[in-house]
Amino acid sequence: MADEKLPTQKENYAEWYNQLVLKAELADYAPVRGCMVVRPYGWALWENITSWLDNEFKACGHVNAAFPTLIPMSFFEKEKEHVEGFSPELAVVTHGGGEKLEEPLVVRPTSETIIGHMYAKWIKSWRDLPILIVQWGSVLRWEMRTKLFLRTTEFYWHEGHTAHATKDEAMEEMYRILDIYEKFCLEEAAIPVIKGTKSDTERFAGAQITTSIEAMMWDKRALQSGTSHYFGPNFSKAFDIQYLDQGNTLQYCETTSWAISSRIIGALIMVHGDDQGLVLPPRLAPIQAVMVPIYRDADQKSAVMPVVDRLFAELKAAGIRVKVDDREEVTPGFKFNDWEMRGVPLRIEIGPKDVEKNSVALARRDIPGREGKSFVSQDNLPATVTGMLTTIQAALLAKATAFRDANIHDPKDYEELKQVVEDGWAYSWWCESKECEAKVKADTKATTRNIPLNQPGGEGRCIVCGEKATRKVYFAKAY
RNA sequence: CGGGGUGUAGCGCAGUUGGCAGCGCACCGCGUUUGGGACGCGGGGGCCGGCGGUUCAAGUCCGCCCACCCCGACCA
Repeated sequence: MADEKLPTQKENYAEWYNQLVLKAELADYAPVRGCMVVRPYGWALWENITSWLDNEFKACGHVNAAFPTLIPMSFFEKEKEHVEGFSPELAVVTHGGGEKLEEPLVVRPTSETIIGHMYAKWIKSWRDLPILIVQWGSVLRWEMRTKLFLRTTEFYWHEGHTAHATKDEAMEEMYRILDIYEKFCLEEAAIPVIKGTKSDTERFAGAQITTSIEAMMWDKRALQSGTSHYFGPNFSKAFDIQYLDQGNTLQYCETTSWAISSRIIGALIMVHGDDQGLVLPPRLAPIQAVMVPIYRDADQKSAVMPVVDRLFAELKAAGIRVKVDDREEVTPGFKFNDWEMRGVPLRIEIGPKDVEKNSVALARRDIPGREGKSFVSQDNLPATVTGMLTTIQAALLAKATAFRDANIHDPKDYEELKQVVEDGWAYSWWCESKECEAKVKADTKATTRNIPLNQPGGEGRCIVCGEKATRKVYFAKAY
C-alpha cells in the first residue's frame, strides 16, 4: 500500500523510480543480489504486453516453443564474438546431485547457441525453412549494477529465433519484427521510438547487423527498448545449420534473433510517470478504471452502492478492465492517491450527489488535479469511459512525442554537441568511425544510440572529425 | 573491482559516560470518521547483520567477516 509521498522526479530521479516500483507494487527486491520479484500487479502489466506481442508474432507465422535453461559451456565457445561478449556475465553451474559436473553448464543469458544446436538437427532441406520460433521465458546475466526492471540479473523476455534460406528473407524478418516492436511502442505503450541500426561497437555479440528501437526517458536518457538482429551465416557456421537447396547444394542458413524484455516496463514508468507515481497507458493498464464509492453513513452507503454495482456491471460487460475499491478502512482521499500511485488511467467517483444527479465524477490520471476532473452522466457510461480511455492513450503518446522532439537537437559543431548531450540527444552527421564514436563517449559519456533507418538523404560532415558523412546518428547518454 | 554509505520490530529511524531495547508509520481490536493521504483508546511484534574479543555487564568499545544501497568501468 502506498503510505508516503514519493520524492519528486526533479529532486531525485533514481529514488523516485525505485520507490515508485516498490510502492506501486510492481516489483520487490529478491533475497538474491540483483534479482527482483515481479509482483502480481507488475506481472499483470507484463501479461498485457506479452499477449499483444504473442498475437502479432503468431499472426505472421511464428510459433512458440521452450528450450532448456541450462546450456553446455562448450556451446558458448563455438561462436567467437558471442563468447567474448557474454562470458563476463555468465552464471555457471558446476555441481549437480552433489557431484562436480564433467562439463559446466551455463544458465542461459540468451539462447542462440542451444537453439542453433537444435536447428542443426531439425533442418535438412529448403522445405524445412523458414523456421520461426519464439521462446517466452527468463534469462540470467551477471550484471555489475542492477536496477529494478531496467537491469536485473534475471529478466523476462521473449526471444525470437528464425532460420531462413536467403539473406533477403532473413533481413526482411529482422525488419518485420522491428516494425512490430515500433507498433507496439506507439500503439500500446504510447512511447515514441526511433528505429535504426546499431554501430559496430554497440552491436549484439555475434550479429552482423543489430537494429534497435530507442526511446527517450523523462530524464532525457535513451533506453534501448527492443532489438532485432541479423546474424548472416555466423551461427549457422558455428552450429552447422545447413540445408539442401533446390539444386541439391548444401547451404548455410541465414538466422535472426530478436527480443523485447521486461525492461520495457521500466520505459513505461520513466516515459509516462509523474510526481504522483505511475501513469499507465490505458491499453496496457491492468486496471483501466477504478471506481471509488463515497458515503458518510449507512444510509448513504445503501444509496450509493447499488449504483456502483450497476455501473460496474455495465463497464465490465463493455470489456473495460474496471475495479471497485470498496475498502472500508481507508478514506476516499487515500484511495485517490493510492490508485494514482499505481497509474490507473481513469478514476470514477460516485457519491450521494451523483446518485441524486445521475452523474459520476471522472478523473484523468494524465491530467492531475481539478483540470482532469469532469462530471458526466451515468447514461451510456461505458461509451463515455471507452472514449476517455482512447483520448488518454492518444494524449500520452502526443505528450511523450512532443517531449522527445523538443529534446533532440542538431548541434552546429562539436562544442555544441558536448553541451547538447548533457541534457538531451544530438542528431548529427557521423563518419561512422570507431575513433569518433569513442571520442564522444570519452568526452561526454554519450554513446551512439542508432543510425535511424529514416535518413534525411544527402551528405554532411562528421560532427566530430569533419570528414565526409553519409548518414546521421543519435548520440545520447543511455541506460 | 574501486570510492561512499547503511545494517536495531514489516518499513523509516533514535538509542547519551557501556547499566531493563525505544519512537513514527504499517499491522490487530473497538468506536467515531469518509467528495484529495482521518482520529481516539487499547494491543501484538526483536538472535540489535554474523563470528570472535574486552568487561561484573556490550545495540553501544575493539577485530574480522557478511549483506544491501548509492556513485564510477560492462550490458536488454
